[in-house]
Amino acid sequence: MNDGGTAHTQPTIYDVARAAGVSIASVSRVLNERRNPLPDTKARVMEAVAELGFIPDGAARALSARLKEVVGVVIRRPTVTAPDGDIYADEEESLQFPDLINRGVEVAAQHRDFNLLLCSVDVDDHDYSRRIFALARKSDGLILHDQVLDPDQLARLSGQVPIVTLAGVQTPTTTNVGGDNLGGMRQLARHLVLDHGYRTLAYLGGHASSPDNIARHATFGAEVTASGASFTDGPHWQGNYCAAGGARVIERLLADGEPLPEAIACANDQTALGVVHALTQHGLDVPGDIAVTGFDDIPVARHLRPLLTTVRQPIQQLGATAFEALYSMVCDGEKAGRNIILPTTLVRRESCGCSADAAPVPPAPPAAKE
Amino acid sequence: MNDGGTAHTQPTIYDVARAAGVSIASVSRVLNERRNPLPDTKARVMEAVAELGFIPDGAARALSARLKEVVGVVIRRPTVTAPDGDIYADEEESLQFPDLINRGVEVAAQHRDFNLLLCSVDVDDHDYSRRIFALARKSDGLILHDQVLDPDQLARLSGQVPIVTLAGVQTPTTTNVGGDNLGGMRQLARHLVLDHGYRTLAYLGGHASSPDNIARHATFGAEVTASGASFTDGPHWQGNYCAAGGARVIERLLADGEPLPEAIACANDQTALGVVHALTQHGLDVPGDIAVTGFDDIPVARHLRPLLTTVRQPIQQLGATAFEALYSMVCDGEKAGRNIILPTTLVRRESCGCSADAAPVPPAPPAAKE
DNA sequence: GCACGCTTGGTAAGCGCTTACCACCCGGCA
DNA sequence: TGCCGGGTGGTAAGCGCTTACCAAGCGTGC
Repeated sequence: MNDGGTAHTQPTIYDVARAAGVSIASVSRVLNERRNPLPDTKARVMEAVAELGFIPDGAARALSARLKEVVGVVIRRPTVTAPDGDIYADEEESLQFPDLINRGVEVAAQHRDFNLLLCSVDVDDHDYSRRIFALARKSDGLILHDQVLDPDQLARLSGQVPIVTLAGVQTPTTTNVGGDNLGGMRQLARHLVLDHGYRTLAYLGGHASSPDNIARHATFGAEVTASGASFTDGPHWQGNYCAAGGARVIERLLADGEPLPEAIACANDQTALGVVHALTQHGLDVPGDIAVTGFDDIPVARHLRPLLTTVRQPIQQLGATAFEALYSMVCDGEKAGRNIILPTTLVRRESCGCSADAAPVPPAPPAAKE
Repeated sequence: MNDGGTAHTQPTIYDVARAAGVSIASVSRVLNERRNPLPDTKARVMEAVAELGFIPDGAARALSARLKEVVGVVIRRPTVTAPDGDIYADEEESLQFPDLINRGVEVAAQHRDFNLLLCSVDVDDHDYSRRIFALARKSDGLILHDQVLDPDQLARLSGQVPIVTLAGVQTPTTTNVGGDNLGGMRQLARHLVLDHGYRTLAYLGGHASSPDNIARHATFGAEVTASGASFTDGPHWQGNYCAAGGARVIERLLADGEPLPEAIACANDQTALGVVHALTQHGLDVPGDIAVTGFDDIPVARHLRPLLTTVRQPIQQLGATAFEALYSMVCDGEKAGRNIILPTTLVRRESCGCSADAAPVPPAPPAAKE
């Protein structure tokens, strides 16, 4: 247009057709390998394409083919809890678990030539639902992390596009993919109570509305109680799946002079990370003075001191499974309403009181590598 | 179609027009707030929209408006180094720094009603460039992390869509956004040599082709040498920006009986994490026996033992800046060719040998929160 | 009271693709 | 030699929107 302002001219299929001396239909056929065009035609088209650097426009293609080859993914980003100066801390927190899941989704999507369209919502955002709905129409289907839409809206939206929830609840019109919270938490509770003999245990929660959190909480509590130990929970023990949230809970507990239990099971690894940090800051030894465990087995859990005992979920596979489920709904018309549970395994490391070398329980888990 | 198979019927603008008893043009005008329609018209349209749950199709809108409201982001995922059984480790590594940047991009994008279309490439993937080019046509512009495209292809692609590189190099047709490697590394080197008096220092690198890595390496080396200390590098010191990569370097060094320097500056925090872990495993104390530093200041760095001394980059802001630069190119026709450098600051914590309470250098940094 | 101008709604073109449909060419058979 | 069928290329319709353009309705000022 003017001086150095780059033109950004994208050739269209018409340009290619003209350059190759064929019709646009032929170009399209060559590109999409339809109806076996003559070698000569094919060659001329390919040459023109290469010369012009032609790449078909995604929007036009999507409109015509009725397939965008895009999967929308919605994650919940940590709520910005304004009051105390902690805002920035939460804001900057990394969402390792969701990010890792997304990596799994993305890799699976690549195999089908799909891309991942990301949207994060802060739950108490005023118009988060508008954003999710808009995302829905930019994609062929949606993967929703951790209950970002209420059942009502979920039902309404699932009438328009296929939806898979991650760590949500399955409904007649949506499929859910999650890890085995029950099995994992049960193993963990038994290990802490029966193998280590802890008598007082607490659960430090994640987002209150998260189905994962609810299931872990309930299972852990029930199992601890059933094993004859005493279980603590309540509003003081409410975290937010983030390190800062876990640390905050400990700080308050300590400040209030509340007695600490012998073991704390955290809703996830990130929380455990913050908890361990806070306890250590106050001169308490983990696991010497108090045992702490996580959930997920995110990579950093393997580099912490002490090594974090946790329940491993097949994180990337969770994402890949969600994508495949969605893909089959989008492309093969597969029906919704499934609930896919992937197995979890207890990974005994150090923070529960096991020694790195000799775990008190014989059958070592499938070796948490290294 | 058949039994329970959800129909996924998306109403079109024609359906809305019919329901509201107006033309599609009126519907479009109401929705896009053009030309101030009569209150009555507006009301009827809004009602029909609400009733049908109409959401305009992204592809059609994009095609017509010539704007997709999508920004493509390409990250480089860790190379799967097949030989030793380490595959899974690398595969599962979380990419905290890129993920955090993307969060910044995404948040900035939301303010403009853009979404983020993600694509990860493994550099020695056979057709990664095909995927990047395809991504380009699904978006209005591209943000490329860490040199994922060679200059040739970059030049070619930048003729078609606006491109911003993150931690790359600016070219006449692309804008680059990065952190101040020079300033950060210089401060770090001086701190280690002048304040702590270390005499032998090494740099443990990231991806060899990464401009960030090259700049950090060169600056650190030059500064150490200039300060009169001795600098070690070389092929043994080649990591890959991941914890596993850093750990591997240490393992090899130790296995080969190589003498370790007094201080190791790592290409980034993730690497430092692996290095600290590996050293500790071998009974070496950080920083007692050897000092280790990172770069980036990712959140977990604040929960490690020892607390990691590092160079802080404004991570989310890096992403937000990249988006804004791209947005101005897409929508305001801003020219490319800029190079935006964001400031970095040295964050002295424990792993360099500073004590948590009394850093050897008086002017404490802007308090790394908490 | 009429012409003019401003406002508002409708019609239709077009964004860049895919593909149904048709016209054509060619070889093989009667 | 004439027909028919298989296979190829071209034309045009349409995917669901936005918007230029036009027609109509209304209020004003002379």
